[in-house]
Amino acid sequence: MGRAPCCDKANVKKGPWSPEEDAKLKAYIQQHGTGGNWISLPQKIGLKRCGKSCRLRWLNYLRPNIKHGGFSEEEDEIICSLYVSIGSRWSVIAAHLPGRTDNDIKNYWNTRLKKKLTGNNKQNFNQDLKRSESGDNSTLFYNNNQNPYCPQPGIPMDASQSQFVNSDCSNLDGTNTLQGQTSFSLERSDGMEFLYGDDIANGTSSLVCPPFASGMLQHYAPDQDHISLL
DNA sequence: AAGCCCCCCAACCGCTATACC
DNA sequence: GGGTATAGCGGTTGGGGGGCT
Repeated sequence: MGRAPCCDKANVKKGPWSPEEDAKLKAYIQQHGTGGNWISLPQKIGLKRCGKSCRLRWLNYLRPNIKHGGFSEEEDEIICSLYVSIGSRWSVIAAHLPGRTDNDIKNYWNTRLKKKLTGNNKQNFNQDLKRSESGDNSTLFYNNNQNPYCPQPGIPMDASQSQFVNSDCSNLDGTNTLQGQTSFSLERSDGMEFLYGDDIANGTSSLVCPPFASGMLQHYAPDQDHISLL
């Protein structure tokens, strides 16, 4: 048996909020506060809404000092650098941007920033892959055996995987363990496939290639045109 | 002008964390 | 300590609007 629903779904209105509903909710909360109980709040006001829906509406749109749209370059950078270091913890990221909500930042990331960064990095990685095809492995990320491709048979890694963890591939000083989430793959002309991913634990981006693992690379700085090599 | 497609974003859903009894 | 209610969070969806053909 699952948990009882938080509200009577049949008698609850869904979809966009009307100006009247907004006004009711805003006026009530400004006068009485939430009382620490969102579930009972719609009944008190006379709204046919789920308490969760009221909470979301207030937090994301009605509470004072909310900003919408018009993200600045500085905000872009903060979002990108935090995403790289802590991942998709939108509420934590929102806490660093006064007036921004987690929902707003999440939408902004998914619709704009992710594409922007992925596009830039694809270009960069393509350049490095081309270099490696001509025998220039200077940009590759070596493992402890100084092998650019970290040949470690049996590492469970393939293009369908969205997560990777590889302690066999590390930085030259042995400190870096790859751990992150893949976001796209690139295929070299010799057929070798490289997965690109954010190395969340270390705040860097890496390339990994099955069944080996290797990396190339760069600190994830959105304003950088070029890869800074490790 | 009409139809189609794509993108954006408000809102919902389901899960986990926390508080309380 | 266990059970339940609620808050909070992140992933996902789908309606609407704008652009393109």
